[in-house]
Amino acid sequence: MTSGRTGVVRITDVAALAGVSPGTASKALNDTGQLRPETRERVRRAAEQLGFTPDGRGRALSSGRSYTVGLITTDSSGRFSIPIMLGAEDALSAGEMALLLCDTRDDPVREQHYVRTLLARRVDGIIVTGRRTEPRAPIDVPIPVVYAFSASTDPADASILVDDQGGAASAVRHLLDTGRTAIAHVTGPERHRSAVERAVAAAETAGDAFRGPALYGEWSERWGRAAVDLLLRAHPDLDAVSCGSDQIARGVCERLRELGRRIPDDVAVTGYDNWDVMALACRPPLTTVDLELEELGRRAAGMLLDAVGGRPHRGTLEMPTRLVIRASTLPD
Amino acid sequence: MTSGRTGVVRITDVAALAGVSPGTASKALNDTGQLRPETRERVRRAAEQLGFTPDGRGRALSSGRSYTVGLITTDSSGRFSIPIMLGAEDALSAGEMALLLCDTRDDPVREQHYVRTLLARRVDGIIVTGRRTEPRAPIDVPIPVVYAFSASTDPADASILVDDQGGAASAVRHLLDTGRTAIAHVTGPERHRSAVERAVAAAETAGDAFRGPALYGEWSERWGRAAVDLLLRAHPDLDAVSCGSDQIARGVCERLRELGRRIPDDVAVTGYDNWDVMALACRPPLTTVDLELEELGRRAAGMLLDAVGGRPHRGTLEMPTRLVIRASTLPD
DNA sequence: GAAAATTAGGAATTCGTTTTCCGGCAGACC
DNA sequence: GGTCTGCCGGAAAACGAATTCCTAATTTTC
Repeated sequence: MTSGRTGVVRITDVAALAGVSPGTASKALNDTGQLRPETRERVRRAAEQLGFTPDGRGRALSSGRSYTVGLITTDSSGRFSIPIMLGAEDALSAGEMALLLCDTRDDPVREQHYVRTLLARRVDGIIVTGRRTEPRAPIDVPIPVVYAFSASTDPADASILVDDQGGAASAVRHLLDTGRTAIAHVTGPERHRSAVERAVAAAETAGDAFRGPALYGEWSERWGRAAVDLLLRAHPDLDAVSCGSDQIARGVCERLRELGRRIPDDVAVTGYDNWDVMALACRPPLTTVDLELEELGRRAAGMLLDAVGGRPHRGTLEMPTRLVIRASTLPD
Repeated sequence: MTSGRTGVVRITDVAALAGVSPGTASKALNDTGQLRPETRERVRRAAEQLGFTPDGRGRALSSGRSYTVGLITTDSSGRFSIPIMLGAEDALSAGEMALLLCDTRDDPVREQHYVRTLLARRVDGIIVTGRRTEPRAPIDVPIPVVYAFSASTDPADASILVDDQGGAASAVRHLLDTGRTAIAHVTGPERHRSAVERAVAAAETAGDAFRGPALYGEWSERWGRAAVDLLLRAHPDLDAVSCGSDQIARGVCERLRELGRRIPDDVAVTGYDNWDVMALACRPPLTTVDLELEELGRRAAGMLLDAVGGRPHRGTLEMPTRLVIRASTLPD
């Protein structure tokens, strides 16, 4: 009840109140050792009565586990890594673990520094994430590591990714299912793996309905607007545009509106990312692919917990995306 | 050189190599105690040679300091708290401290839980931040706390805020300086303190040029668009709109464009937040107020470090904002 | 009814570092 | 030449929990 009395409660206090030795109290509270059930219960009650919470420092030192994991992100702006972070934090806090945040700002020197300090703090494991889906060099540490969003270049490492191809395919399949027959794809720079993967999957899925080639540009509304002019000139029959990002899709919608094309009656548009500020503000709201990044973060944390518990995962796992259908493809 | 040899290096190893006792080695490395400079140097070299990094757990236990601070945020989406977090993390990592992340998702039960676990981990201090500028109830802990972005309701607590009135005033002053004579203000819900503060400052600064009343609505582009119609009807002479957020400003710009008004020739528009995805994507790019949240995070961390070091701050500090001038107020 | 097996819990050790004493040694002073 | 003072550095005691023995006390077994 009363918060924060003067001296903090140690396990010896609990032990004294329960009439046992500190070692016994520890066993009772951690469900280890051989104790009579009533003794266990007595200690437990004493702990509760005193509001005892084990001191993390002592615990870490003696148990060898710090109940802490490090999260290394290269992504300062955080568009993608924030949801992953939050998901991971959520999953970890359920397991009484805490998350140490390290933002490398894409600087290898800083990364190296952080790896050292995490090791010095004896974290139980590390989650590595980044802003791009490009595989990255693994970090060399003697503790479990899970790569989230961007895989390790070592295929034996545990990596968890978004199924980009599946995501793009689902959007295009939806366009086909709703009767579209002339589908183009507009996306980001060709040097970005995610752009290429989505474009390839879109083209494959669209089959005869694909109006290629995929247009590579930048991840911006401006490019979306510009791409519309190119597309309409090349494919007068165009009735759908699948985009590599919500920003591009929003630009596409804007330009189509300016040109008097009705969405989705004349042309349907799909985005990618389900970035609410883009997808919902777009006129009309965008049908788009949700990356479920928070779930990805949760899973990454779960895999790490497994590894810490002695059941390591190996190899790459791809997480399914979720198609969110809104007015840009379906007249209401 | 070689990374991660088998056994980790302990301070006793360093001491042995340097030919001193562990206690002496500790003093040498921490610049405490009375040691001959050459002894200190010898130990230091031994530590370097062995690649020694002190074990955080032992250190925390004996020194009483964990070199860790908790960051409690109520803001899952993170629009505002992310930059603060990154700034704080940046400042802390420079001081060899690490940041434990706690996202309460605005749930008091979760918050209480996190406070307990942070206390159990013996963090040296806590930074509390949120997504709204409304003052919030303080947390009751026996360690230093700094409130960032949203103040504590207890004026004696250390809080660091954005100078919202100054920010809004700077935008309006800029409009006046560039010759505008009929300025309206469109902002978010009246129940939001930040909306009211900005509106009041805008009205005061505009003086005779103010075309009131300030329009309260929601923080959305849609509301920005709707507000334009109201404004033009009420004030045909309108030549500037100061907005409470970049989203609103973007909506305002869109609607003005649709109605054929030229920006900034006919009407100048200012935003608020400098949220790049809005401010830069807007046509034309927005003149807006940057909250300098990362700097705010850095300062919050600095204040916390001071408090941990025995020099606590008291009361509320307001950080200046920065006006970013772009094409929406200045023809190029 | 004695030996063996099982159970419950205590004492002491461990984790790795910091920190508090305390002792020795050198130079200074009377 | 003996005490006094400063300077170095060592020994040992925290710090707080977990864990490894180990010893009684019970129960089981023959």
